[in-house]
Amino acid sequence: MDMNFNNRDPVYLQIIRYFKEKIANGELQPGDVIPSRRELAHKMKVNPNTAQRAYKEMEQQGLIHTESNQPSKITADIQTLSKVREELILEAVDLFVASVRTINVPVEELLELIEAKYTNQDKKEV
Amino acid sequence: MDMNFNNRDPVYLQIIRYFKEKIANGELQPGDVIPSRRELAHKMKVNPNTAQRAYKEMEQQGLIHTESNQPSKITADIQTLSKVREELILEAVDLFVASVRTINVPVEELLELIEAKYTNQDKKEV
DNA sequence: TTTTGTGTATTAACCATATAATACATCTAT
DNA sequence: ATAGATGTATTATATGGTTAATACACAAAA
Repeated sequence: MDMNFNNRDPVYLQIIRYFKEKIANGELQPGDVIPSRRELAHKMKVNPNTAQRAYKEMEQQGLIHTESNQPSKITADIQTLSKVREELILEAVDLFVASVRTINVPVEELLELIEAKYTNQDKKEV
Repeated sequence: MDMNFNNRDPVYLQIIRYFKEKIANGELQPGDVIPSRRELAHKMKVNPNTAQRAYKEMEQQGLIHTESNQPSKITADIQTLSKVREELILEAVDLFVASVRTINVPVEELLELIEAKYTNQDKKEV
């Protein structure tokens, strides 16, 4: 599994982000079983403790749920899950707007650039 | 001077960003003198070496220019300066698009969100 | 010429993160 | 029952990058 981690953000946060994206786009459904800590660590070529840290935080955020020593599952709470999508989108929007606000760019120019970049699926990184 | 540094990005990068924004929006013109390392460090409440590191990298990027031990100046090369604005905008767009692409959001929704957030200057963080 | 302010360089200390090495309790198959 | 796989916890170490402390050379001004 090519995880393509970047060097600036902590790995455990990037793992959380990975799951949030899968939740947001529907790849992960409520109640779905996710890999064990050890399995994930192996697939992502990461230390098991790093996987554990990511899972622990996801548990605290209510994204996953673990019973005794059963494999963790995506929470069944649809409320929580639907918020993930909103959260990711709003975070991205906020970050973007904050970045460009200081530069005084006309809105139209921004919207055009985004639309062009976004709809041009071919330019996706391989 | 309230620099409002965040904790995740290195301070010296945030300083560079600070200057790039001033270049991009025209506050800093070609040939303008910028504060000395020590003065900047004092105003931003940062270690002089951190300021030095920022300046050193800006020098390598051709943004500023330093003669012997005179205060550094913004480069006179208009080409380089105009690229800064483009660079900042494209970086922001790329980052944003990459963030939301995995979530499958309709373009219209994105554009509306951005326009709303961007034109609503009142909601600026204080 | 002495002081002060430049830029520059070197070395050390610090810190968050990631990794490593173990250990333990519990469940589920075999 | 036994073996293997869970989740969980603790402690130590390594690492990479940032920041801190200090020193030096040079130039301008008092």
